[in-house]
Amino acid sequence: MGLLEKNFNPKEVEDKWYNYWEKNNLFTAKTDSNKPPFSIVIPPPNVTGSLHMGHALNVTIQDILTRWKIMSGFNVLWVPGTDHAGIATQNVVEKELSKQGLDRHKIGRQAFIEKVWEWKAEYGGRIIHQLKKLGCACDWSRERFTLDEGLSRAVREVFVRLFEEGLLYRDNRLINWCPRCHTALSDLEVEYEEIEGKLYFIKYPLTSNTGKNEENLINIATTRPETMLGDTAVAVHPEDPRYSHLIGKTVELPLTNRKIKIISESSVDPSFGTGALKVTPAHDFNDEIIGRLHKIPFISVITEDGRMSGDAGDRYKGLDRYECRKKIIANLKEEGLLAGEQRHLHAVGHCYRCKTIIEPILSVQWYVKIESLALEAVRLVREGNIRLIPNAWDNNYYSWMKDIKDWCISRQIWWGHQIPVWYCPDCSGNGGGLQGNVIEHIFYEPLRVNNNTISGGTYSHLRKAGLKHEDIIKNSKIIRIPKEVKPLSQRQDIEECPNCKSKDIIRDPDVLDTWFSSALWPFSTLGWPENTKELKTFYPTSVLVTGFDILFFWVARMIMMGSKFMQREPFKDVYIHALVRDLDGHKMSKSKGNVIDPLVMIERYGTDAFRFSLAAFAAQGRDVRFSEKKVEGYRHFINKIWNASKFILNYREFRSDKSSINEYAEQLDLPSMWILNRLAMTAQGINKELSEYRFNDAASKIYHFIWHEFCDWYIEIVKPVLYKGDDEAKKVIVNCLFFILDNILRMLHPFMPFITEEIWNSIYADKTSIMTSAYPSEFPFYTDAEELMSFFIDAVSGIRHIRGELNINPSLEIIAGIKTLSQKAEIVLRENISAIMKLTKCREINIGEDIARSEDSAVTIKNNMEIYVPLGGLLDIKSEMARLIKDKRKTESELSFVSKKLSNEDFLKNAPTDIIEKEREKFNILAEKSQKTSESIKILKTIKG
RNA sequence: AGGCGCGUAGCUCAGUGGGAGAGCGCUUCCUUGACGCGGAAGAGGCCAGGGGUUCAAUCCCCCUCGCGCCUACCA
Repeated sequence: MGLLEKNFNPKEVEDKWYNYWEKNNLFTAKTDSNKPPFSIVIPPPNVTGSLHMGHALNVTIQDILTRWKIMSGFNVLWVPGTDHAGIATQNVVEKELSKQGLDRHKIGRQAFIEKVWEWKAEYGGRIIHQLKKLGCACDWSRERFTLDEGLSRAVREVFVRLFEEGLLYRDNRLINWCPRCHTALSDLEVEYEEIEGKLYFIKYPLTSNTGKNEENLINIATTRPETMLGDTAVAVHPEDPRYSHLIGKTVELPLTNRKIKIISESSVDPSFGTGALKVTPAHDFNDEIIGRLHKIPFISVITEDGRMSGDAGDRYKGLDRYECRKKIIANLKEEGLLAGEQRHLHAVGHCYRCKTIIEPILSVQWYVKIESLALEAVRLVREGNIRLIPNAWDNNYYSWMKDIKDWCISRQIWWGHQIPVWYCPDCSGNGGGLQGNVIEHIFYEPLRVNNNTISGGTYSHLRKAGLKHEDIIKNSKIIRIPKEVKPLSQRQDIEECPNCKSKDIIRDPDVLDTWFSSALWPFSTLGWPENTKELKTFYPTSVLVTGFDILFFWVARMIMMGSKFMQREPFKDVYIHALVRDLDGHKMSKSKGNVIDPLVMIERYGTDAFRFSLAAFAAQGRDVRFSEKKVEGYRHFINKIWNASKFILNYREFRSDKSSINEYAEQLDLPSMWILNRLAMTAQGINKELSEYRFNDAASKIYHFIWHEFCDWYIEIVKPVLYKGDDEAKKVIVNCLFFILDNILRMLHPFMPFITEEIWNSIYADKTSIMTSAYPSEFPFYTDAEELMSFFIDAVSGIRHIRGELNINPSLEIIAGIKTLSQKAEIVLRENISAIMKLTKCREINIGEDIARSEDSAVTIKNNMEIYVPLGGLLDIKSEMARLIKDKRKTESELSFVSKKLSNEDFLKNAPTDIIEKEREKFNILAEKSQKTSESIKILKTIKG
């Protein structure tokens, strides 16, 4: 390593050092260390994804913590990994297939899953590569994937145990269904969005009378007319005077020949719509509740494809739900049963992955009984085992956990952990098989068998038609197993029914919600269910760093699963950082086109500048509005560090071998003691801020120390010694400079890993990484230096102030005087007189109690010091004033002439535009000049006074 | 509707029960031997508005206005 290059070139050093750290195992945690453990598990990014700003902020924070703790003497493990992201990944691959005119059903489950794995092999490394670009000190030897073998074992173990404990069940109830993704979604996976729809008013004729006049109709409002085909009641409020007398009577459901009852239901809001509610228990969550309460029939009229079912009637069967809506409206109009329509704003649920409008449909799904788990999860936070930071999230957390519903965990997709449950169609024994003729309800929709398209039917129907068991299973598009069929949950795959030994068993085709495996992440990545050393050493993890958007999706569920299966909280702290938004405060999204790519920032400004910006942005409790300007600013900071280091390294020959200043302690001058005290304060401050997750404060402290204290003051002060001092004096200063620089690099390393390593290696030839050095924490304070140095600094600023205000040419050496009554101040000033003179370009400074000052001196008072600069010879105030006043008069008269011209309408109308433009410019220039001369006169006046 | 947060310099934002801050931008000056991605000196703010608590409020409490987010509902 030699002296530093002229400019810092991030691209040249970043990969070099990252490879070096990796090769030397500096990120690798030990399981046999006697250092205290510190561990973080990364929120696993989607394996098919690429790095966005949110990730960048998220992992930068984790990396700062990781490197800080490594250097602070901890045995640190940061577990990296990726998430299989069920629906999202499946959608990506399905899109690829559709480009080739294929879909997953055409190629079959096995082939499709192989395709996804191929996709993963090709693109799954991208996000990992990007994490490395950011400098993440992850332990790559422990990288995990939510679908890898070990994690799959953990998932299965958890599922089977929950099953055995009765915390899992299947139920046929209304769920959020995405007709495009063709799967159930949990409540959290539905996004509500305000949409302008229509409210239709439909007339339902009463059947008790024969005529169809107005009194014999009930007007009903709906936004989804197509669901009326599944209506099984009309509900009214029991005390609604308009309708209460009709309770118990029946109406004829238009467009069908069904008759339905009018029921009394207090949850109906008489003030909405017409006050009468059509009840569609199979397609609306509220209606489902009413339906169960009143034990009215459930009629499913919309299928999983989003089309109308056979129960919708022959007229509508097979129509798309929105086609059907149009047709229904048309038909109602024809029959004179449409009373009207109006525009209506309402929130409609959309699939969070593909934005398709979800459809509530009846379906058999797996659920986790959540109540007992949630209670425990609340307790862990309430009793302080887990801290949410900032704790403003506590209330959100509690209220969500209080109203939490059972978690629907089955998804009708193929990419994910297939549910480890089998059903036996042949078995009539106890404990696992079918009872009676339930088998008739297992419904299949085979697509093709031996290249013949076969229509669907029940299992036994197809068997009778001569199909083989495995062909049915392999080729079916939809397999629905009624909830009456007993499931058999197994730790190992089975080939035959344990009860009747039949080989014709069916595995549950569904896979688990992707968040199910994520929920186990803190312990599954450490080797659970094996009792590994990693688990023993690193569980519970120290801190989880995450955005609030997945607080409930993920964090809450990790807490539940961690406490259930590890009997302990999965992490002690949860640091919840902000969302990265664009400059206008909008969420960054591809569709809005306001996305800033972290890799572009890295390309333009270097990783260190980008990381430091993120840290500086990360104030608690507020969203980040990302601005490129700020990154640019911190690139300047990097340049500053680089140049200061370069400067100091020029004097390396005067550095003693030890990087300690102890041997010079006796010879330190005031500025050196002062800067050492500031270093001590900064180091102490940064450790405190980091331990409280105040990254922005830590960043600004170190920024201020390096730039405005070390560079602006200390280096400037010691320059004369370096240029002209004797070797002995140089030695003291140079060792102090190196000592500070050494500590600056170490303090800065967690924020800026690359540049610090580069400079570090230019200082020290022994090729040890800065990562193996200790993080600065405790230093001796030179508290007295603060007060003494303030005289120095204020004297310099005072003289500079006068020079600046009076515009005294910087090349001009002046005389100044400082009058002070403080003996301390006087001593400080006298001892540092040459440095002060150098910094203020004075050829003489008189110090003392009784300094005479001439009449024309400019004066300023700071820190009980009267600082003055005699102006004799520098400025002739009288003639200067006269000149300025003359100047002012002239300017003002010109100005008034021009402004008259510019307010003359004839001139404005008739003159060529370029002439007018010129006059305007002239006006601006004159106005500015006038302003300036006025100000100068003002300053001169104050000096005289 | 309920809850949470925000409103501080032209812009983006820190911050604190007692003196109003940073970065960028702006003005003036400076080719001083680390750095013009620099240095020095400045201008600019009833800390959203109103009320209260206090010796003292930008900060604590209440209300109003404006903005954002979350949760729930919407036939």
